[in-house]
Amino acid sequence: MSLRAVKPQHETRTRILDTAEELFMLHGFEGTSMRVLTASAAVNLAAVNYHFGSKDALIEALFRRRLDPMNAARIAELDRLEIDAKGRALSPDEIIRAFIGPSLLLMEDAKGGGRNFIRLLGRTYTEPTKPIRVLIGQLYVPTMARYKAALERALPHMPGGELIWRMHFMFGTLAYTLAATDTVQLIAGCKPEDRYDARLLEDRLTSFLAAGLNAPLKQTVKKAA
Amino acid sequence: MSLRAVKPQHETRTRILDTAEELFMLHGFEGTSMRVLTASAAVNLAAVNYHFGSKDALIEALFRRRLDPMNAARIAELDRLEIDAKGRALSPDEIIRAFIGPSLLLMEDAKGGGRNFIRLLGRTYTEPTKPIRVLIGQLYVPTMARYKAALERALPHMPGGELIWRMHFMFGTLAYTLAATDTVQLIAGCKPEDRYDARLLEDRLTSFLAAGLNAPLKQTVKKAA
DNA sequence: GTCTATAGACGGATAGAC
DNA sequence: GTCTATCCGTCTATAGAC
Repeated sequence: MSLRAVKPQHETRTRILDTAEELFMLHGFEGTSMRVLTASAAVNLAAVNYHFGSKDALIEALFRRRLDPMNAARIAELDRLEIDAKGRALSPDEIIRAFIGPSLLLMEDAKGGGRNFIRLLGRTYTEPTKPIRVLIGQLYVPTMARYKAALERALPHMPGGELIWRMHFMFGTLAYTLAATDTVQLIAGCKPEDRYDARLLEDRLTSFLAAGLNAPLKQTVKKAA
Repeated sequence: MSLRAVKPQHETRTRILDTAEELFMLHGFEGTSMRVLTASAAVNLAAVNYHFGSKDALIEALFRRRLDPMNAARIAELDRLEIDAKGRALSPDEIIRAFIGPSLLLMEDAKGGGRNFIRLLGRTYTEPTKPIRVLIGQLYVPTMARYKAALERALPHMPGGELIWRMHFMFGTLAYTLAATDTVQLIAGCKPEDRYDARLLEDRLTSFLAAGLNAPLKQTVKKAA
């Protein structure tokens, strides 16, 4: 194993992945050509096909690189909390923080490109039809099942069909917050001071989400039972 | 003004706009070619350039057609509420319903293509860099200013810098809910029964959002003042 | 592993007949 | 207003030299 022989390979792969995260985040998948991508990554045009096989395979590798550790961290954090709780039900607050924590960790990682990925991820949630959505769905299945069970214990009075909507809202708020922060701040007018203060953002999100999760459903005039 | 002469023009324009809403929603702007679009709309390939000038101009026309009436309705509804209130501050509930109502109205309009537009809109919020984002931002400026003022009155104890984040979360939840409902239901597993019951969705969203808006900010260990 | 060159398909836009 | 034919650029992917 020569040192000079394997390092460039990993460097090229990594440089492609990092650049792809940024460009896909900025311009979308269809909006980013392999020509621009490889030029921006300072690698050869043929390198993507050599290392990943195709553009689609690159996208899949890109998501797996970040999502596998992120969801593993989410489950590990929930495991840790439940062991510490020794049978006591967790609070919604704790569960929410365990879920959004790994996202915010990546969000703070501006230098390593984690922030690019997080924004790309939020963007991708709202893109239907693509095989990517199916891939993401698969990667999330175990995590979602795990968190749904935890929330059911934490919110025993929540009707069965209701919880799935609350999780949906929670999920949406998180995805959107991470993905579109700049857009809304542009719409609403906001100074870029603590825009990326992940700790404060975690507090803000947790306060908002926990209150929303706990809220009783106030129904207006209903027609039938 | 011959009857036969002007009707086909409007029909072609409308058919292009309706088809574009659906295809852009499904595949994105870059992912939808003029060839596929015109074929699907059963119009000639050159028709888009004849009627709109370019693909970009078509996109702008598409957004203006829906957003202008929608935001006008939002402002009109708030005006109406404030007149009825005769000086009393509105409740967050009322304000939230005034804001999300017009979206849900479009959401219910499956036949007229409103639902396609709503999902396209949610999708577009998370797409940075494009001129479309700037256009949308401009179209929203008056509405956002109006609602920010109303919420400041409704939530007098909310610190100044905090409200903008709550609005951000509210906005995100709405956008995401409308845009990605199918995705999350795919991830989380949910039956498609009352998926598009807008009335129930309004109740759910309002309960969730009002609780989140009102929630005090619970801060964890803080470093400095 | 990296590069150049190119194949082969598809993109938006338009000219000009009808 | 509608249509066909076409220009010209860009796309992904690959073959083959080094």
